[in-house]
Amino acid sequence: MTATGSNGEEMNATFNVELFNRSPLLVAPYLLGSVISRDSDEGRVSVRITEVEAYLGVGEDPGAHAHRGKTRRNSTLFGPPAHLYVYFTYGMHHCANVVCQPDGTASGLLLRGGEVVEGIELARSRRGPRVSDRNLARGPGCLTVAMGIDLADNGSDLSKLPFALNVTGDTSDYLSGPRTGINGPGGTEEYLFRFWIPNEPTVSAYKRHPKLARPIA
DNA sequence: TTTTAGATCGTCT
DNA sequence: GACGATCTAAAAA
Repeated sequence: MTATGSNGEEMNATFNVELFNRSPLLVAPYLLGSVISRDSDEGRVSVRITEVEAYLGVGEDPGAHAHRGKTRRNSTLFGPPAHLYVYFTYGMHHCANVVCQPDGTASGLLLRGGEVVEGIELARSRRGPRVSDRNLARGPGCLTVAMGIDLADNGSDLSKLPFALNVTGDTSDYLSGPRTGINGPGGTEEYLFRFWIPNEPTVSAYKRHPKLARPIA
C-alpha cells in the first residue's frame, strides 16, 4: 500500500488514498505515528502525529462542523479524502483536519498534537523562543502555528507539495477517550472519539470545558 | 497545581 | 449579534 522509495526524503505521497475512504474511527490508528510535513520558503517542518480527534458527518455527530450540513466554511469536509480542512476559530486559532470518506461524505480527523521531528528551529521561530520542544506542536492551535498552516492551506491535497504525509502503518498501541472542548451533546463519554499514543509528552492535557466546570445553578 | 478570564474575528442565524 | 473542535497569563487554592 505504501510506495516507499529509496529516497524517502523526496517522497510526498507515502500513503494509499484508499485508506482515507473509510470512517475516521478506522483511520485514526493509522494517522497516529504518521508524519506530516509542510514546506515553505523558510524550510520544512515535519510532525509525528500523537493525538487526533474524529468528527463524523451530517446528522451522525452533534459536535461536528458538518452536523448541520454543508456550508461555505465546512465545504472542504464534503470533498475528497486525504485533503486538509483548515478553519479559523476563537478569533485567533487555526485548526487542521484530515478529510476522510469519499467525495460527498463529510468526516475528518482533527490534528490535536504531535512531536516536531524536523525543522525544530523553524517551528520555534514561529511559536516563540521560550517554547519547549514538547510544546511546539502540542494542541490544535499550536500545531498549525508550528507548521505554518493557515486558511490559505484549506483544501490542500496531502499527496502534493507543499504537503507530504508518510503513513507508517497501523498503530496498535493507542488509547481513546472523550473529546475536549465540545459543549453539550457530543462532548461527553458518549463519544470516545479522541485517540492518542500512550506516554507521549506531546499529547495535550485533558481539560474540562469551562462551562461544564461551573457549578450547576 | 488547578482554575479563570480575556483576547478576537469568521461564520452562521 | 452570538458564539466557537483554543491558548496563555495570571490568580486562587
